[in-house]
Amino acid sequence: MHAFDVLGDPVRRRILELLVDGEQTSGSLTTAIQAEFGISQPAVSQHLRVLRDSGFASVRAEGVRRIYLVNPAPLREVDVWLEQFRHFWNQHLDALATELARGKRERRKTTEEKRAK
Amino acid sequence: MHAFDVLGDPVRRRILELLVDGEQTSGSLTTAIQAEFGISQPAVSQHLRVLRDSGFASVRAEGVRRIYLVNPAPLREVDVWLEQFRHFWNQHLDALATELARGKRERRKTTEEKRAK
DNA sequence: GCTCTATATAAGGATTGACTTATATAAGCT
DNA sequence: AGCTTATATAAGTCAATCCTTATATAGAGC
Repeated sequence: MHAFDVLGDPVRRRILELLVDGEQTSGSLTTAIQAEFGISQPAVSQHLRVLRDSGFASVRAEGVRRIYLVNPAPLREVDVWLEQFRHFWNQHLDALATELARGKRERRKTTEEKRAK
Repeated sequence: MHAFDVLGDPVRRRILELLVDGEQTSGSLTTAIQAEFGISQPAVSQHLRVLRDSGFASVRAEGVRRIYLVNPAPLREVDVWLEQFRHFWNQHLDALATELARGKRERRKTTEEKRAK
């Protein structure tokens, strides 16, 4: 399953958001998701499985509890894919950057001219 | 359709990638996608519709041609959503930043102590 | 006006995905 | 050992998604 397919589901996105604040047990995630989405425990468990299988989350056992945490690698991949589009909304900044660079060159040139006089 | 659902499809992602280099007609996009994915013209047209409807692409008519271009707004939304996770892979940089700040404070303190002697 | 080309829409079928209920597994407690 | 709690898996259903073929729309050129 591709990273974007995993993120295509609102429940899975929400689980990841919940995990931003730190690791959580399957149980507490399930409680939160059930409250928000009204789905069953197995439904949540299946989403957790997808997150595990796709590498978005890691698990650790502690007694009978399963403790989930974010695994950032696939999210980073998504971030990398977005990179190619970022200039669309960084245009101003890009322009500003080149403008500043040009300005610096200009100023340097002017200074040199003054010195030459 | 949520932004992530739109990006869940590999054909649609590819179309957006093709549009990064600038606007293109429906026809040239169709040719490229057909070569890569082996799907029919209507299939590509339907993906273009999804991209239009979800705001990822805009269209302009030029005679019988339809010229598509990227509309960055929804991609930016995705970027914003990712923001909350970015500290996971910027940890080093974050740490470096705070470390540098701490170092600066330390150095200033040391300098003051030296001066006091 | 007819025909060709570029593109979109309609209708239908197959696959996939996200639920449900029922059940399995295994740790903890008495 | 038996019961309870935490979590996962199994099996089945329903709806959504993506494709196909067939067809509609409309500009261009003869």
